[in-house]
Amino acid sequence: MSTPRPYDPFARDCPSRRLLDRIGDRWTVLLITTLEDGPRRFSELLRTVDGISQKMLTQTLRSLEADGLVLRTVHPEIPPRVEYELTELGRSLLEPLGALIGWATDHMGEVQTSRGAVSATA
Amino acid sequence: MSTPRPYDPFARDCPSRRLLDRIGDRWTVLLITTLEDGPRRFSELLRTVDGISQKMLTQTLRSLEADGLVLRTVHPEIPPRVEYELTELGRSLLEPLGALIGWATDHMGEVQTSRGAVSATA
DNA sequence: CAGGATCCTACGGGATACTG
DNA sequence: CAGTATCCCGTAGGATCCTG
Repeated sequence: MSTPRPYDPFARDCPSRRLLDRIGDRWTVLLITTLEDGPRRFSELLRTVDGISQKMLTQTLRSLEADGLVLRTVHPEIPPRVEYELTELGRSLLEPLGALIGWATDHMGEVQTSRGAVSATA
Repeated sequence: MSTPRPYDPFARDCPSRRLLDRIGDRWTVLLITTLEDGPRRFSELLRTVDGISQKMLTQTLRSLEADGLVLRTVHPEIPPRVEYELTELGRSLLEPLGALIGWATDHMGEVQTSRGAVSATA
């Protein structure tokens, strides 16, 4: 009412909300940064990303593929080989993501300190 | 084993993982950006952030406070007035977050197109 | 090797009622 | 007004088994 902006950044369907809902899951961001250095195979990703399950890897990759962020290439061989790599669009996301990760690296120590400080203030 | 890096960005306890786990919930990022323009009252936030429940607002604010990202100020009046504002640390997070939101604004259209294109390719 | 199909649990998160 | 306390449900996501 007092904030009748032409474009409401807090509305449920704004681009940032939709992006946040996408990268809200534990694995999307992690997978994208893992693919930063080039194509990776399925099993490779499964081993590299600490803690991801086979189900979630498949699911997240499919989702990223549908979003146009990741390209899936099937090599018709036996045994099958499937490679995943970032698309141009996917790579463009690396920059803002890098900024965020950079912040984390620089400041998560302070956050950690703050959590302890609450009870240690006295 | 084959990846004995001195600092593993994919390990579960690295700073970026911890940050991602924190902003993984639906409301943290939204609240921080909402507080960008200055102090806000509890009820104000409840009305401004589209879809947040009272429970999650309280919970998220408490969490942000513990992390040292948000400062909570209680004004001893009747009726009570409580204001929340970003700390210096919290404000420093606005930049990388802004980059991410900027990306979303610029590219979420392409993502949307991609999702539809999958079935429309033929 | 890549991944589909199932089962099952933890917990994020909403709705509601109550309090200082 | 600014919370706290409960109840309850959907679903993210892990574990496991099976297939081309």
